[in-house]
Amino acid sequence: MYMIGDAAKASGLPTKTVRYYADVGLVKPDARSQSGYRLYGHAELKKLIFVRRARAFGFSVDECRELLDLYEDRERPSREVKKLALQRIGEIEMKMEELQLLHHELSHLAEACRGDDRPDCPILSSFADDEELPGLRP
Amino acid sequence: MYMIGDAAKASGLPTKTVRYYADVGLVKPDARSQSGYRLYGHAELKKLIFVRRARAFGFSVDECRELLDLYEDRERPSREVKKLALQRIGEIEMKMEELQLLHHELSHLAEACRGDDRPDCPILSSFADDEELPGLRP
DNA sequence: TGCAATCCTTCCAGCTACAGGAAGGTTAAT
DNA sequence: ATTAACCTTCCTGTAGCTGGAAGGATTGCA
Repeated sequence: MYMIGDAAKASGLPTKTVRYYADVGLVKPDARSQSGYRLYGHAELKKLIFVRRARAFGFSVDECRELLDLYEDRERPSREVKKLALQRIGEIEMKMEELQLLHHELSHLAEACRGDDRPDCPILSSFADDEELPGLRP
Repeated sequence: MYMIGDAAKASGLPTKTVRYYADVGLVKPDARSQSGYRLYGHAELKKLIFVRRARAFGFSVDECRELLDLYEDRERPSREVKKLALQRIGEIEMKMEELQLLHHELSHLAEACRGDDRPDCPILSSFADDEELPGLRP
């Protein structure tokens, strides 16, 4: 069993956040020690890691709750589970594309900079251009 | 020139958020109409899109401000600009890996569901396993 | 020309998801 | 036995929006 500090380190979350998740019932400790310390097992630790990732990509705490339910709710028909999971996967794939674009833009900028001390790092060209913005009222 | 509603639609941000960004000086409108309406040009629109992406991946508003400065601050030596850009690119590449992992986990779950009505969608096996968690106090 | 619908404005209150810090109990090592 | 490094609860503060009220502007249509 991990105490909260160890669970935090192992999951990559701040201790405060782990405690917060326990308070709001997102990831509850398996038990409390005699002195009241929160104790986490491996499964709960996995959940914390999962939640950290999902939160980092814009899923709300409530959405994370739903995602965790996917793992646990044996009552729910698997058709519904699958539908929810596929929805989220779709969102994640969109996020991946957006992340690619962001990466591309910043790489472009970094390449355009020569990296010496002269202050002539050019403004990314696409910034000044008008191309491919959605036309309004055609 | 776009009015705020059009700028919002074109950038994919809520109107309220565009107004908020104007208030905090992150992306200011180029001008105001006679009646006080905010007016945005193409370059500002590009910035809004850029900020939407950066925010979606966990960069704070202040970090976005810094990223936008990369495009604009001609005073700053390009070495420093490049360093900052490369740092951010490194972070983005880490985010990409995490996003891959999240995608993988959810895909795994979705595949494990047969997708019919029977409530036997299995719990992701890795969830119960102990494998590859960091050992503490060795 | 009048009127309704749909924009826009400012301002203020409330929300989510934490983060900081105080006051105090617990544990492990010296 | 005491000191450091944990842990606890509780309470306040912050970032980044979000919703709504009150009112002005613009547009399309009868």
